[in-house]
Amino acid sequence: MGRARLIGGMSVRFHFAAAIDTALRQAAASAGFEAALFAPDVRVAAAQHGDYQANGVLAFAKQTKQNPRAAAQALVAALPVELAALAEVAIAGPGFLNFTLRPAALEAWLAAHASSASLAAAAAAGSPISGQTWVVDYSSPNTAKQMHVGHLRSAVIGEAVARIAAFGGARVIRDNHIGDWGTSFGKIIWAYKQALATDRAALEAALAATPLEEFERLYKVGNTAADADPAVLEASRAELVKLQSGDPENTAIWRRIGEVSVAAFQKIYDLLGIRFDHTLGESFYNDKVARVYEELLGCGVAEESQGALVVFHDENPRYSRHAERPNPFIIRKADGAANYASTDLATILYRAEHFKADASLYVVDKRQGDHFEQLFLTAQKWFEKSGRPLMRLEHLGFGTVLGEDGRPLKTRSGENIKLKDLLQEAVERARRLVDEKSGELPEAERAAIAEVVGVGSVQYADLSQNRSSDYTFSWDKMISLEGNTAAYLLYAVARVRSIFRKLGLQPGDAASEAGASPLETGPELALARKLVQFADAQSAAVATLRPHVLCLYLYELAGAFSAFYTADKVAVENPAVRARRVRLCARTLLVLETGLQLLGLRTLDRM
RNA sequence: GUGUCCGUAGCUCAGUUGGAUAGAGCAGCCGCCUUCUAAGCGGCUGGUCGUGGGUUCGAAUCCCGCCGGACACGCCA
Repeated sequence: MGRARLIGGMSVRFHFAAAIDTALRQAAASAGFEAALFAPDVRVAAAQHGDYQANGVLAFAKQTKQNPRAAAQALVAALPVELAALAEVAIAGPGFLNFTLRPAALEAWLAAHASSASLAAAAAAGSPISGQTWVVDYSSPNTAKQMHVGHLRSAVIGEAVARIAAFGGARVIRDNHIGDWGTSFGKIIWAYKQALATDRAALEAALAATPLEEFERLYKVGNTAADADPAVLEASRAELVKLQSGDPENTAIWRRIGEVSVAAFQKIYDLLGIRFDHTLGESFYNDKVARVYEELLGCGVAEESQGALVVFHDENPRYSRHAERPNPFIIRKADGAANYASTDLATILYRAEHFKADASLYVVDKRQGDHFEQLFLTAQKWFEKSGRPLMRLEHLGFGTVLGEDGRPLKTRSGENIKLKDLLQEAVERARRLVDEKSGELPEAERAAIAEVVGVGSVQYADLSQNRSSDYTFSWDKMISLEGNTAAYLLYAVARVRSIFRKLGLQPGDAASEAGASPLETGPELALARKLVQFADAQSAAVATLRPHVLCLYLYELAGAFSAFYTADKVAVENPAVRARRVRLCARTLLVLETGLQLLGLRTLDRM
């Protein structure tokens, strides 16, 4: 916490809240407060109260039956002198402590954190997850199916969480746990062979042109036929058995399905800035589930019930064998086949043994909450009985994407909206706006801007809302490009870049900031205050794994910049005033671009 | 039946390990471009925080009841 960096003999904090926390704990110790009863409770304050407030004195005074104002006075009197250089301290109301950062402290921060490397190093240094290995499990589509709008959130939120964790100093492993195994492949293979026998040329042509769409079509053909005709169902099962026993022809077909699916997914991932380290799907764990059954039976966690292998959690009324409607965790089906639970357990073991993971995060629809609760309970007992340390397991659930009618988002004909089509429409809508607003730019640049704005708007619309709530998808809200939207942030970035272009300066160039005079105007100070709060937003994002806290911060930062931009001109004659404003602009650009990158968005020079 | 989540301004949402006068955006109204990008800025209007109790210095936040809504619950993922 509060690792200091020495600049010209002065210690410059990255995270002022952490520095205040440390100072308050020191003061509490020297004032004789019992450490166990006093937690500073430092938080970002509403602007009228300063930069930070500490509310911990109230709780402390309540517990120890003291007068809170007297306790606050004792604490303030004991504060280390270094803090007085950092912030002005005031006692307010019943015993709140308000801290207003001194302009010199703001300026020192701006001078010290001039590069993305500096920000990243400072963030990692103060981070509780620094050095840990985190597996982030996200996207996870099924092969032989196109990704639809339901797959958007996992991909976008997962990528942002991965980037936020990495910036917080974790070694992040991105794992795409694709659904590439299961009964549906028997049906696809059956339909594939039918098509092959009927018209080989047409099949190959379709597979060459739009391979994933063709396999998706074949699955529907097989599924429909199997529903209608028991003989087809039987034939599909036979194909599945052949696949599972390693038949070369069926294995080759299955491999091809996987390859074309992953290739199609990657096109979407490229737009969204996603690149996985591993794509270890369900099939990967196929030969690893037997060990799970053996171990769980061996340590008495699992038992047989109605022919299936199950785990009850009797301490939890809902998963207890005594529940009115028992809901055991089925880890092997009665027919002996593996299911979602089997492979998820094998996956946890693999991540523990192979990756030595300290955490495994599942960015999955919140409706699967029961599954993960049972999975984690099971893993906990299993690892405890087998003497293994258990990693942090967390289900980062997200809500459903709803249409403006409040129902899950569908096309007019009631089908799922393809993610590819959604992104394409976003780019088209953005293009119309770019043509309207910036028609003077060259055609190729307008197309590039439209892609960044369109795709970024979709990502940002998703990320800016608390991930666990359902969210209402609205083209108008998203593409109107006003308010808390990607376009507003990208526009702020483009305006800063434009200033540097006009001045012929490179952002962050020390010479351009030399001789800066002290911050003076209200908008300058407000912008500087918002800039140093990057540390708060970043640490809150790591602590909560909720990207929307970062979005909200970036939006406020862009707002502070826009107000500054309107009020205070950078390109002024006075070199000292110009230098301090150039520095503010450079840091605004740095923080906005760093933040947008953490969210997985690209930025623009012009728009 | 059991359980999870939700209900905040006309709309979409922040804010919930209890803190100060509940905040934004959109929509509506009024202003601001001969000056670094107006996809911008400033201002105004708008809320019994579903409802009734309780806990306490203090409740949108915690507890209980009720109303309304979403979702999940043996061999799908």
